[in-house]
Amino acid sequence: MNKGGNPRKRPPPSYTRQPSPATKHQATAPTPLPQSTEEDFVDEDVFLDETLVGEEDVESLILRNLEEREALTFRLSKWARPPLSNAYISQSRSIVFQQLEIDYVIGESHEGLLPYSSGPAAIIRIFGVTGEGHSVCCLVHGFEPYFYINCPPGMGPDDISHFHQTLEDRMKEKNKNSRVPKFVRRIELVQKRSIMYYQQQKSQPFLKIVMALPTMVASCRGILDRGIQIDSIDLISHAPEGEFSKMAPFRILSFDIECAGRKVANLVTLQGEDQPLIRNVMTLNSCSPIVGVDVMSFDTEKEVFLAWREFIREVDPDIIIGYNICKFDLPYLIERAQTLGIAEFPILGRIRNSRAMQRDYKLSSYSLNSVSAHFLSEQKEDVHHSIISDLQNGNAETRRRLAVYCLKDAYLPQRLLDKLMYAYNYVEMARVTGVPISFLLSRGQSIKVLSQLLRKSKQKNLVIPNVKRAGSEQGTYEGATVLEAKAGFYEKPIATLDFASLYPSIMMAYNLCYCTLVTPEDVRRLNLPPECVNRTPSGETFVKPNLQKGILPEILEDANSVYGFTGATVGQLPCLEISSSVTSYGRQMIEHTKKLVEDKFTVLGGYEHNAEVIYGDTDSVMVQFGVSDVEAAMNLGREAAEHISGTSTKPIKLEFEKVYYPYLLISKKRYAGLFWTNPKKDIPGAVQYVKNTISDLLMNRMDLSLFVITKGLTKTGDDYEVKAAHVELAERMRKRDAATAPNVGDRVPYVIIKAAKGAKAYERSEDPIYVLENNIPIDPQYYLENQISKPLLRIFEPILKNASKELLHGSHTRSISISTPSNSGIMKFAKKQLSCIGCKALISNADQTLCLHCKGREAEHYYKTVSQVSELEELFGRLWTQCQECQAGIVQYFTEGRKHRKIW
DNA sequence: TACGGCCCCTAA
DNA sequence: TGAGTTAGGGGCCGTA
Repeated sequence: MNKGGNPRKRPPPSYTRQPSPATKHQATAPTPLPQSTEEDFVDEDVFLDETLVGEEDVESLILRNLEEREALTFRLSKWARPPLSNAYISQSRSIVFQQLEIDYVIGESHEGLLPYSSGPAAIIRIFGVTGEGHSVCCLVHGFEPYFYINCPPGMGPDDISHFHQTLEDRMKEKNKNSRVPKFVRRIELVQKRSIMYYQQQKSQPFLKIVMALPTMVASCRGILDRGIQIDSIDLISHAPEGEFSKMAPFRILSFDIECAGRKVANLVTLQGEDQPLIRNVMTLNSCSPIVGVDVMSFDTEKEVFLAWREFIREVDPDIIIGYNICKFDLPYLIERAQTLGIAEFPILGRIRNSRAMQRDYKLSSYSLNSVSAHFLSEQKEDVHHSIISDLQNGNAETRRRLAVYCLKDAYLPQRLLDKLMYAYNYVEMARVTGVPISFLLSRGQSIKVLSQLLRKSKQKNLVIPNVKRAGSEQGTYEGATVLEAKAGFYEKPIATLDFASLYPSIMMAYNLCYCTLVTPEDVRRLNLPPECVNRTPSGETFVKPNLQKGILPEILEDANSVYGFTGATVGQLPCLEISSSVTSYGRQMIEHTKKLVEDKFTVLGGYEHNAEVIYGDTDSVMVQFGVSDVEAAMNLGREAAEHISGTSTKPIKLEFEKVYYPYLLISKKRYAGLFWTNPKKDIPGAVQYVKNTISDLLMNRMDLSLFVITKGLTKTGDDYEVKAAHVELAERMRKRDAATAPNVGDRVPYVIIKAAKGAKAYERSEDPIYVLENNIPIDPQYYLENQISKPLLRIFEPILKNASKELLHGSHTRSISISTPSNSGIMKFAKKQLSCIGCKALISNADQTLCLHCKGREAEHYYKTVSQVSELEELFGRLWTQCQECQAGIVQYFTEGRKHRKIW
């Protein structure tokens, strides 16, 4: 517990500065604390600290009406975490919590706990939640970063102390200004074995070098090792079994803002609950009540911001989610707060001096909308900014409508999280791989493999070498075999046979691992009997499990990106002997499969037809058994799969997957097929469809969005060796407006426009929005010739005679192309006239909306008009939602009269 | 016009 | 300073 006593009480304001108005203010309207609890041996004050408020900002904190402020504080206080029970406060019980995050800070070595060290030390912070919903920050002292080196032969205790002194001196030299009293804490002689290569001896001497700070090891690997023993206090890491496999009730905050409307909607859900614990919305200006929602209205934007900050502090969420919040909402809020001069706003974190959301985690932000459309059959309804302004500037009722939109959009990410069980998946993944949850979101695949490798190695007393940055000269090896594709349109069923998880199975079947690999010297020197080793098709030697069981095969039982890990020459522990052995076995398997199938399923062998493998890639083969009957093909497929599985080493298994019927094989990696449930391909219908579409294309009857090509901008303009359409466009856009131009990593949408004959494609690429705004004609011919014709012919040539003539040169291609629509038509002859809203009679007075006849029925017509507007708005909302489905939400258009407008 | 090479994307 | 892999098709530029 906090040494100050009851941690629920805010410690008295302890300003180091002179008394200021803020002191008084904060004393009269104290902000309750988030219910953070701390472990016994924690002495760091993690509470949000009032000294964050600078002198110059103090005035601004005082709201015009102190009562209002108090009312808000009272209102927010009901959302605080549950109060701590006496058992916690009296320190009489141990604290069990689920870890959510872990990091470390550099702090002062703990005198009480670590009486024999001093100076800066790494303090590990474990953030978590207890079963009752209390927030925990556990500070672990005594963590010591270390690494191993091979012990030079013949080194004794005296040599070690000498070595220690030398090392210490060198460190001091390098860090003259450091106040660290001792860099190398100690050096121990230990017995370990390297994970690299099969070794007959069980262990050999290593030196364990323990450093004062992790930065000194130049590696963060040490952080992952937990379970540090501290005098008299055990920090126990429970295996996630039984009681400890449960999920703590994390507080998940899902929020959304409607920026022009200055609204924030917040939903807080406890992990495991169906319904949000808190639903509220904070609005600028009045807002009509919403059932089941706490509506809070403020007079100034600043008050909204501060209220939201207070809310975050009070609720103390463990996880913050939202639609694109890292890229939009949070940066917007922080920037806007700066503009408004609310310096204290960005401090949303739990730890003083740490800013809100420094790490932005992405949860497939790219396609969240399509994902939510898919899984929830509803989408985020971004309200167009012009509508936002209108609704905001209306009355309490229109602002209420805006608030409802906002709430709905805040709810969506929460429901998605539930539906896809992200929380469970990430927690389970973290448990399996042994990395913090944040790593799963912010780091790559390889950290998971490395973490498991470290964990297993520790159990087995193995150490992992720190490989130097690999030179780029080595690093490639042969990959998988892709069987020659016998291109054609197959009108008999094609059976597909797949190896289930081929690469992991190979690693398990042949015990491929760092620690089972035999060096070429040892192959000669040790003269291991053939029955104890496997020689891989790529020429490497690995011992069988009876001599040494591999660690990688063990890990594979839990996770499967191990193959890529071993082949990552820029990674932490590449071992191309393993990766090339894996692919070599894979190549052997697929060739073997092809041969076996074609040898066994023959007329000579008693079957109706000779089977033919028409294609295969990496781990699959496509077989034409020659039978016309789908059922027969399936049976033969099963038979073949079983036969081949029987000849392979366990757990390698070939499975019968499916039957394609018919099947169109264009080339390697290019095929299409229909499952047997759809037995017919309507060729005349397909031809007609293609003809109609081409005609529409040439007649300009297509929506511009269908012409948008999108390519990724992978590097800056200068680094491209050749000119490419999307790169050139990005450069042109940068000249037009650097702020909105695509950056490296963005995807660049473009269309190809008409231009002088001979102009290169990269000169004709244009921003779709620019094209719409300036009525620039696109070039249908380009799309027909460069984008459509070749793939079309590849598909149709095997199934249609004279495909090119029929599809690309038929009468349907001779339609006259109409250029972009203009205002030159009949409307030029029309004249605008005012008419009565009620009866459409012409009226001459420009100030009037009703004719004399309708006068007196204003209320009726007003009501009618209002409901029409509301209907149209509703329609707009739905159109907008639908609109977002195409083009992955990049650029959308709608027409308003004849004028094109863009929405983004 | 043919062809090598860059670039992007996808299969597995 | 953090990063799974190779095979292969195809668009299109630049050059012979």
